[in-house]
Amino acid sequence: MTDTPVTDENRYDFRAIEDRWQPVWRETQPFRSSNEGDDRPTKYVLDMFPYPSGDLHMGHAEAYALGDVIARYWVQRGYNVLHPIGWDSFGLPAENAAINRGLDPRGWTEDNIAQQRASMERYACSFDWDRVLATHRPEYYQWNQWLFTRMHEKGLAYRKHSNVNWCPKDQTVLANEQVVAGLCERCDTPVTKKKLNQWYFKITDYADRLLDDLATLEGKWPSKVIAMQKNWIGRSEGADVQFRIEGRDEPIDIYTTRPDTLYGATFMVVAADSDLGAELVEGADAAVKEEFAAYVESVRAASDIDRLATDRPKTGVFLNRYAINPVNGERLPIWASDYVLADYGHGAVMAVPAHDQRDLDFARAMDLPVRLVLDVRDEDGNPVEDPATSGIAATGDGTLINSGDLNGKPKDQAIAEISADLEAKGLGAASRNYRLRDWLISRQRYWGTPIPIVHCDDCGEVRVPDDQLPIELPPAEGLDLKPKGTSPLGAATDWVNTTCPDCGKPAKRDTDTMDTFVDSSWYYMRYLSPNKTDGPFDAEDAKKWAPVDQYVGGVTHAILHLLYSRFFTKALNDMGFVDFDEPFSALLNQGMVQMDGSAMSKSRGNIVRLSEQLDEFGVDAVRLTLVFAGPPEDDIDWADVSAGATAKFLARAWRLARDVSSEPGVDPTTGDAALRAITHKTMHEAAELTESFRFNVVVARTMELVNATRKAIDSGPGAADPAVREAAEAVAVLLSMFAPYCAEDMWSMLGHENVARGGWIDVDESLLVEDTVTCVVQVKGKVRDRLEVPPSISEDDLREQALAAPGVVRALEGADIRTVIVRAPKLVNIVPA
RNA sequence: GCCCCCGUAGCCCAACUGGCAGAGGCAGCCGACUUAAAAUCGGCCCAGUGCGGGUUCGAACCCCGCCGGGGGCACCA
Repeated sequence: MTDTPVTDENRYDFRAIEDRWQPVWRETQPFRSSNEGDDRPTKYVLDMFPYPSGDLHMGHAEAYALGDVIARYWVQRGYNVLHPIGWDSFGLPAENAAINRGLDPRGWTEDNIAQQRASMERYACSFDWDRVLATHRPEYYQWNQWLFTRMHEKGLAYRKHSNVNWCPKDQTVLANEQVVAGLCERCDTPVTKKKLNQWYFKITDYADRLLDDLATLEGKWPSKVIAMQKNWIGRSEGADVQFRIEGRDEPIDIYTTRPDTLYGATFMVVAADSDLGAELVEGADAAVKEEFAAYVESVRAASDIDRLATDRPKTGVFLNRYAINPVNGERLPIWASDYVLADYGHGAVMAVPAHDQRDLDFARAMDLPVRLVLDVRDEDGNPVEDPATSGIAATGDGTLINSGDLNGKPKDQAIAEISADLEAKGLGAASRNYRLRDWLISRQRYWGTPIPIVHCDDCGEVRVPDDQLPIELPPAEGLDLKPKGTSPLGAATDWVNTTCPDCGKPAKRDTDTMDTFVDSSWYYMRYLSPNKTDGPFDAEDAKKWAPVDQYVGGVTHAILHLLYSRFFTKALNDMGFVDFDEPFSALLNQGMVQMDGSAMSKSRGNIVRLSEQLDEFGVDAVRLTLVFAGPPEDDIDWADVSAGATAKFLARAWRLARDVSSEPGVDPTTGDAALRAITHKTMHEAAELTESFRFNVVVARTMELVNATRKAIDSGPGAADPAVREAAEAVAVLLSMFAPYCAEDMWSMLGHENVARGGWIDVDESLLVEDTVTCVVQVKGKVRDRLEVPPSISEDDLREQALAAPGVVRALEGADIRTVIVRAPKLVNIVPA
C-alpha cells in the first residue's frame, strides 16, 4: 500500500484528464465555426436538437457521440465545420410542469437548458457554442410568426372548420401525424373527433414534390425512412367519375382506382359525417332523417380505436336517394356509412361489391346485390367462386364481363378505354389522391408561438405586420393554464384586445399557438444567422452553409419532423428565400439504446443512468462504447457491451503516448518500416470507413494499431523509434473522434496542442503497397495451395506458378484441366475436366 | 392484408459488395510478472454463415420458397 505511489503521470486517470481539459476547451472553443476570412471548404453537420427535459440520457449520449464523430472527422480533414446545437423548447412538458408544480414554464425551461448544456460540455460535444438557439425565446419565434405570415400571404396557411383529432386528456387538437394507432402520441389517451375551426398549412399542395423528390435522396437517406415517407404520403392514381343524383341539380364526383368495374357498381356510399351526407338526407322523410341523425351521433362518439378495428361489422343508413350510373343508366341506392371517409377523395364512393372487399362486406350486411364484371381466375385457371357466396371479393386481374362494349377486354386496357371515354363525354377525368392531409398547426395551449393574426369584425383575418412582430406570449402569471379546450391565452384580456392593423378599430388577437413542429421545421436555417434581427436568416450565410450536409437523429422523426422540414424548405424555395429544395442532403439514423433486450422505461425498471455511467467509466469510455458497439443504425443493448473493457483499451492507448521517448518533430521516415505500413494503412482505411459511417470498424482498426504499437515498444524497435511516435500520434488523431479527452491528453504528452485541429496524418501511398501478396490457389473451389507473389504479377505468370504448385499437382492427380480462372494477384481457381 | 429491413462463434460484431469465413472486442481457459491479489503482458478455445432449393469455376453476399425477429402503412375506394 505504501510502496510505489501511483501518480497522474504514469496512470490513466480519466477524472483528472476530464478536469484538465474541460476548462481549456471552454477557453479555446476549438469548434467555433468561422463565417469570414476562412477559405477552408465548409461542412454543415447537424444533430437533431433536444427537448429540454431534465438531464441527458443514454439516447442523447449515443446520438451526440455519433454526430461528434462526423463533425470531428471533417474538422480533422481540414474543413470549416458548422456543428450547432439548440433547444426545441416549446411544448407540453414545460406547460404541464407549470400546471402540476406551479412553476413558470420559462424558468423551468431555462433551468433545464442550463443543465443540459453543462452535461453536453462535460460530454465534450463538439458544438459551436456561439450559435445556440432556443425556440421558446422571442428572438426565435418571432421568425416563426414571420414565416407564418409569408405562408398566409401565399395561401399556404388557412383556417377551416372541420373534424379534427382531439385528445381529451391534453385538451388539445392533434395533427394526424400525432395520432398513433388511435392514441395520443404523447399521453396514450384514445383520440376522439371534434368539429373545430383550426389553422392548417397546405402541405398537400406539395404532396407530389415531397414524394417525387425522395428519389433524389436515394442512397443518402436510409431506405427505411424513404419508404416510410412514401407510405405516409400514400399517392394513389385513379379517376374521378361523375354520377347524377335524382332530385339534385349538381352531379357528384366519386374517386375510384378501378373505373374498369363501373358496370359492377350496385350502390353508392357517402361518408356519414360528410356535408354531402347531411345534404342528401334533407329531402328524405322524417324516419330516415331520424335514423341518419342517430347514426351520425354514434359515429362521432366512436373513438378512433374502435374505427381502426378491421374486423368491425359494417354499419350504415339507406338515405332513400338514388344515383344514376353514367355507363348504363342504372339507379343505384345511396347509403351513408362510416367506412367511407369524409376527407378522402370526395367523401363518396361507387360500391362494387364483387371486386372490393369493403363494399362486399357492406353489401352482405345490407343484403345488396353483387355483380361480377371481371372474370378472375385462381392459380389453376378456374373461375373464382362467386363473391356473393364466398364472401371474398375478386380483387385480382381478369377480363371484363357483363360490361357492354368492354366485354372481353383485359383489366388494364379496360381502365384506359373507359377513362378516355368518360373524359371525352365530360363525365370523368384522371385523378390522384393522397393519404397525406393538410397539416393542422393550431393548438389550444399556452406554451407555444402565438399565431400572428388579428380578427377584426370589419376586415376579417388580418396578418400582423412584420414591424409589430414578435407577438410575445403574455406572462403566464394569473392565467389558468389547465387544459380546457380553448386556449389559455383567451383569458389574457389585455393581450387579446388590440386594434386592427388595417382599420385601427378594436379587434382581437388569435389565441391559438403553433404546433412545435413548426419551430423545428426551419431551425437548421436559423443556426446560420443566429443573431440576425431583420430576418430569419441571411442569404449570404445560407449560400455558404446550407443545405445541411449531414443530419443525425433518431428514426422516431422519420415522418413528422422530416416531412415538415422538407415541406418548409420547398415553400421557402418557392418564395425565393433559399436556392435548394431539400433541407438535409444526407441522413444518419442512430439506433436506440436498450437494456436487457428492451427499451429502457420506468415501468420495466431497466433504466441505465448516463450520469452514473459517466462517473464510473468516464466520458470517453461511454462514448467509445456506444460507437464501438455496432453499426450506428443498430440498436445497442447496454447489457451486451462493456464500458469497463473500453476504458481499459483507452488506458492502453494512453500509455503509448506516455512511453514514446523520441522528440516531437522527429522524422518518421527513419523509423521502423513495418509499423509505419500499419499506421498508414490504418489512417487510409479509417478515412474510408468513417465516411461510410462504419465507425465501429474504425475503432477496431484503431485497436489493432494500438496493439501493433505496443508490440513495437515492448518487443520491437523500441520506444525511441520515430515510427512509434508516428503511430502514437496517429492513435491520438483517430481517438480524437471518439474519446476526445484521452486523445487530447495523449497529444499533449506527445508535445502538441489541440488535437481536434491536429490534422489527419498524411497517408504515404508508397507504404500501402505490399511487397508480396498471398495468392490463394483453388482446385474446383477448394483451397489447395498458397503462393507469395508480387502484387504486379501478370496473369500468365500467375497461372503458370499456380499450375506448378505442389498442392495443386497433388489435387489434380494428372487430371485434364478444363479452365483456369485467374484473378491476379489474389486468386487462381483451377477447374479439372 | 400490403410494403420494407435483418438472421455469421456462448455474446456484440468484421469480411475490400461474388474470391482463403474472422479484423476488433466481451465472456471462458492457460501462462508470464507478483509473497499474494489487482493492474499489465502473452497465448489458446470457439461458427461454415436460420432452413431448403437454384445460378456460378466459385455464394454469407445474387435468385426462388420457407422459418424466426424487427419495423412501417392499414375501411384511403
